[in-house]
Amino acid sequence: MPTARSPNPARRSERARLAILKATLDLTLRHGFTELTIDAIAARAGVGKQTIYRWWPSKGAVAAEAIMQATLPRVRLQDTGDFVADVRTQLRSMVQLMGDARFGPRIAELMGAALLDRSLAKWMIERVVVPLREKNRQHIARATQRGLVHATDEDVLADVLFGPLWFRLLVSGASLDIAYADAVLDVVLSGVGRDRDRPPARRARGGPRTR
Amino acid sequence: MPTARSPNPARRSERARLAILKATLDLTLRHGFTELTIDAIAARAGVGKQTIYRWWPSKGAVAAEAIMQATLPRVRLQDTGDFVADVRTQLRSMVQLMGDARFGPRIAELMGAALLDRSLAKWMIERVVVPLREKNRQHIARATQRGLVHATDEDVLADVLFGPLWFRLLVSGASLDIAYADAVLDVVLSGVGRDRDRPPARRARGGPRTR
Amino acid sequence: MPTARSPNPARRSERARLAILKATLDLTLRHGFTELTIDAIAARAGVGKQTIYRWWPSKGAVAAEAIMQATLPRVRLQDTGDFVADVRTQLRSMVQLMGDARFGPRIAELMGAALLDRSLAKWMIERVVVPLREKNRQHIARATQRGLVHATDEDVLADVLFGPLWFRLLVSGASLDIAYADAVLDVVLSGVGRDRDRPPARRARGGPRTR
Amino acid sequence: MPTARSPNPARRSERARLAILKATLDLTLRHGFTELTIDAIAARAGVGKQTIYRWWPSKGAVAAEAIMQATLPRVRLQDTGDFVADVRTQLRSMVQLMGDARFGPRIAELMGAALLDRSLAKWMIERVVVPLREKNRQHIARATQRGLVHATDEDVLADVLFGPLWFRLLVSGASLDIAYADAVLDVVLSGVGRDRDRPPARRARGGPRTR
DNA sequence: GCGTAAGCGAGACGGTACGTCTTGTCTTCTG
DNA sequence: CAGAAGACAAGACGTACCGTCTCGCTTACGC
Repeated sequence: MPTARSPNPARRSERARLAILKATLDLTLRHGFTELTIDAIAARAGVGKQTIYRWWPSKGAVAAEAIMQATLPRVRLQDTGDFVADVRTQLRSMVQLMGDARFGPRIAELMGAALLDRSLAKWMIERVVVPLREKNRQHIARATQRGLVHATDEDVLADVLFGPLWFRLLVSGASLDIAYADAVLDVVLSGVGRDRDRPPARRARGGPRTR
Repeated sequence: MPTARSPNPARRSERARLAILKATLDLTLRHGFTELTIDAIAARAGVGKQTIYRWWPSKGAVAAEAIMQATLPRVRLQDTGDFVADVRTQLRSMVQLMGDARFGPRIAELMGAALLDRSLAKWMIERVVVPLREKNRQHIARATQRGLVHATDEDVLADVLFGPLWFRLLVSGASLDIAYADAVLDVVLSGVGRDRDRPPARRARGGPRTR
Repeated sequence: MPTARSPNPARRSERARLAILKATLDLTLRHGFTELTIDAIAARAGVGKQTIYRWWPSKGAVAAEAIMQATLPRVRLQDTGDFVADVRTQLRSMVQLMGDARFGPRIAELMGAALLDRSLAKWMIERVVVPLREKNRQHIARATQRGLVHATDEDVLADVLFGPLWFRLLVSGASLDIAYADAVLDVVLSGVGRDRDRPPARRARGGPRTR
Repeated sequence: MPTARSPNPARRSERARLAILKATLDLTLRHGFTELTIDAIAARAGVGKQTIYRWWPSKGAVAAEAIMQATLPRVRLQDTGDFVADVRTQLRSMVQLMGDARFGPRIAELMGAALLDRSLAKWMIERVVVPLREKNRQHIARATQRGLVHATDEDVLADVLFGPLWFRLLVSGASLDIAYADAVLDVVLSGVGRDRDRPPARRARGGPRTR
């Protein structure tokens, strides 16, 4: 059996790689992920199909890389010591990205593709989700230690913060804007239970609306 | 011009309808949604492909109907007056469904298909999401009026409650169990902000376990 | 394992069948067999590729059928009782076909394809060679019985008559015309040995074996 | 403009040349010509593909050279003065080669490849057919002059002698053995016509020319 | 109670995209 | 600096399903 030699990344053609990612981004933004085909990418990039299959396992992986490359830098992750402000910044940047008519739907489609293709999901998790999650977890852990928030399972806290955003993007389709990000943060910080003695007006702390 | 006459539901064959849903459910649970094909459904149901296309717009729609029919009754929606208990019950039932190894992945795949197929999404929203959402919204509105929770946008509250569940099912893949449902409810009721005077652990880690 | 159901010939579309053969003949005559592709046939015939694969095992088989259909009727097989005249007629008609600039090269290419594809060879032999050979063999047998020719293995006689024609078409590439057909027949009837008075064919069964 | 410089044969690596021919022969004998690929030859010979393309125009040419080199020496061409014996020797040696299960099929495949690739045919004709044919033609001419055989077009005589062998190898697939070689020679020397005493001018009997 | 229109099982059809394969060229590295 | 290694562009291959269509057959309504 001729062992399925894997290609040598050192000899990879940077020209081809860039052309493929560019073509993929263009086609995806223009026509959507579903219309995207490997043939079209190859044709537009002036590249053989094999060259795509050599370096990516599926069209989803190519699109994921292309989209991530264009969007991830726009997610603002920072750790200034002011946990609430940091989280607010991150939530706002995410909500702006997800709410962007050019990118939001593409991200949703990518998630859809990943949900239907276990190997794509794995590919995306390894390269995107894990690093991001780790960063957030540490951030939250630090905040908890310093007493900035009540102790909770960090994962639960992250889920409660980011889950609602993904819920709107993927499930309900409701609008995503900065007010929403702030509202979510507000609820998570203060809770909605009635047995509270502190002044309810805290919610106004929403910070400066940027939009 | 022969107008594209739509079929007459009165003459629809109940035998065929049931056979199709049964075959679809069997095939989906056994091999997953991605492996499912219209041809396979038709073959297993002993039905012509045209009969499927006559009554459903796509394989996603058939699968959606089959899966929903098998799972929706297991979501417990109630309005006893005790808002927190009601929500806890609903969250727990949802978490149990989503965490079920047979159904969770299928629901996720269905969502994936819907994310990639706008018309399927529409079909599912009309027949599933809207009624459910309305019920929840009214429930929350009633609770707010009665002062059971602090006033908030009902949608935000719903998102914060259910978003984390969907987040785990669709995005992070983390485990879904009753403890998680309770933890989410806990955070949402009390918040995690530090300026609190009430006793931290009060809310009892979840009340009576239902399983 | 889903047994590879074979299609039902009764439901075969005559329209598609004819369109495919016509397209194949056109393309082959115009561009040659090597340039022929299944894609091109499908496109020109207005037919799905699968429809071709459903009824023919390879492009060679389609081309064989198309070419045979156009050429076989031009081979004149007759049995008038005058063996020599019959054979001369057949040789001449074959030589005219093989020498025809439109068909000769195509026939040669088909033979080439068959030589490289055992299954195509089998397909062609079953549907063309066997029936033809049988006819010739009977013809020769009858002639031998009636004493029209000296007794010989019928196969050898057929080989000596037709072999030279195929030799020119496939191997030497030398010209094929009626004079050549007659010359071959001539040699086969009279032989070229110089001692024409010795008793017929028994001659020697081979001389010294070299191995 | 960088003229398409052709390689300098003087600097050709003999090691590479031999390795390529050896690898080709091995692979062809083991798996057949159709399975042969340039990549496989290169890999097995431990040679770059470019090195093959530099010296041969196609895989057919490499295979032709490899096969010819292994088989041609086994064809016995001699001119002892006894024309019939010489021809018999040659026919027998050819029949043994063609009938050899290792080589016969490869020779047939090579012919097939040549029939589908005009340039390969040209390459083979130049390097193999022409020299061989010339030898045979001279041989026959000499025999005719000396009256060993009745005068005939030398080409026709050669065709009648060798055509049947190629016919069996390429077309009918019937068995090739020494008895067959002798039978062919037999028929060609004596003919099969029944009136063996008629005048040699019989060629005029050609009947009405139809073209 | 009979004709007719529709739904039905079956499956061939035109078509799209897939992922693989081989070819012949181009690029990079190594002895 | 020639040769090995192998990535590259190109494009045909055969497969899998798609959604439509055309067949007879059965079913049930309406005259």
